[in-house]
Amino acid sequence: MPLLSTRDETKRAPQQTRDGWIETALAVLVEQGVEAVQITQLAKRLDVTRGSFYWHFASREELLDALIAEWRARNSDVMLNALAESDGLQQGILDLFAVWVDHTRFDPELDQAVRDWARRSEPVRESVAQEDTNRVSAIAAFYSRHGFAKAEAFIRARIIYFTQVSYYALGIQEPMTDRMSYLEAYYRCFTGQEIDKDVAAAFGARLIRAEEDVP
Amino acid sequence: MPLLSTRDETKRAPQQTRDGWIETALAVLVEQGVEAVQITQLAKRLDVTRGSFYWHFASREELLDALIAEWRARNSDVMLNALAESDGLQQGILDLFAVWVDHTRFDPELDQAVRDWARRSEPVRESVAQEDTNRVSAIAAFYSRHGFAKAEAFIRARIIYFTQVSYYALGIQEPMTDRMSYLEAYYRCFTGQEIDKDVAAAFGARLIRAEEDVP
DNA sequence: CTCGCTACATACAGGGGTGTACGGAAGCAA
DNA sequence: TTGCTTCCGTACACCCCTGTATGTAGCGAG
Repeated sequence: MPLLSTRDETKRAPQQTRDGWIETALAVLVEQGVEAVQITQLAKRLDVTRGSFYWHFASREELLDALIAEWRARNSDVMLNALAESDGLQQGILDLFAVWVDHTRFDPELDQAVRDWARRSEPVRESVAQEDTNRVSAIAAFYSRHGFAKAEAFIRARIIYFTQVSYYALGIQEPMTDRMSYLEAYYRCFTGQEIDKDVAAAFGARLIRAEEDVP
Repeated sequence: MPLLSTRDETKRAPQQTRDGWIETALAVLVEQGVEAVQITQLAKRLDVTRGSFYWHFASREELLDALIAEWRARNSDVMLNALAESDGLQQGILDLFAVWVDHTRFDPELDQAVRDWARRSEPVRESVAQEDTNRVSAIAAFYSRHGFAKAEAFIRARIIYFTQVSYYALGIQEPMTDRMSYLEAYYRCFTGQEIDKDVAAAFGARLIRAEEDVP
């Protein structure tokens, strides 16, 4: 850890930083899973030898720990904030949808990759389980604030969160226009209430436009 | 494949059949994932050498193909049958719950293991995707038969199925008594209707008793 | 008793992964 | 120039897995 690094990073290409390794490791984690996060492969991808890795990291273990920390830092607060700041049931649910769809705020592929990893690693499993209960609890509290009884709020929180998780677990790929055509039905099933048609239309149009901008 | 096998299997221990390899391979698949389905490890577990394997199978590929076939044969029809035979919305939903909870009829761990596998293998992914759409379609048809509009039936089918999938994807472990205490809320959220209290109580009691019998 | 098939055991080739030890180039400092 | 530090290349030891070639024990048939 260079405390005083007067050298600017743009001078030479081959120089790798610790963050560089973590970045590409994250990419490989998402694309191919943990087993594919191999020092040899990362080195090939970075066009460096493994000697570099063992200067920045003590072992593969240390890199994997860094990946979990990075995951926490990225996907932790976004979802919870969206719920805390919302006013009104309808606006809160839509905010939640928006977060889940906007991959610049919430990275569901990274989430899924870590979830896959968790199935083969006990410590990771515990981390993910903790995150999951936190998120469900936050959604349940949101439902409670809007008049749902405690038990039903918890179940509705599970249902909406579990449905979202499965969207990625099953690898559902559908155009945003299709997805938005389901919006009214989803809202009805998730809340037992009807959504304001105008608000729904505006919301759908906004997300469809956003998807077209960033394809 | 011995067409005339007059030899009874109980005479000597080390004699392995093709099915024997498949059985333990399935066990390893569920416990540790596909990567762990290694010939060396299976041989160790069966207390035989790898020479045996390569007599029964041409390659590891052939074993993996056999595993997929076995998965199809087990988890394919159970769910769909439960829905086809049901009469009444309430009874159908409860039948579905019963199938998902009864691990002797439906093996969710195998389902989850294959699902994990599918994330790293294109052909397996396609098989699982096909199964998923089949199942959701069956549930949607069930909802439709009981008065739900087509779009809402589809979404409700997704929600109930996705919620079930996540139960295993997230590794939720809760006592049957807890699970049954959520029954009324689940039913309300999944159908928008209230469940008959007596029926719910009887259903819950039955499953709790069943779990105690087979711990 | 011997032949021949079955169902393995043994041994080897080949590849890929992790760590580690060490050597060497680039950069700054005195 | 000399020397120290930073960062990376090279080479080696070690382990584990697949596939294949070949040896071999047991058992039924003649």
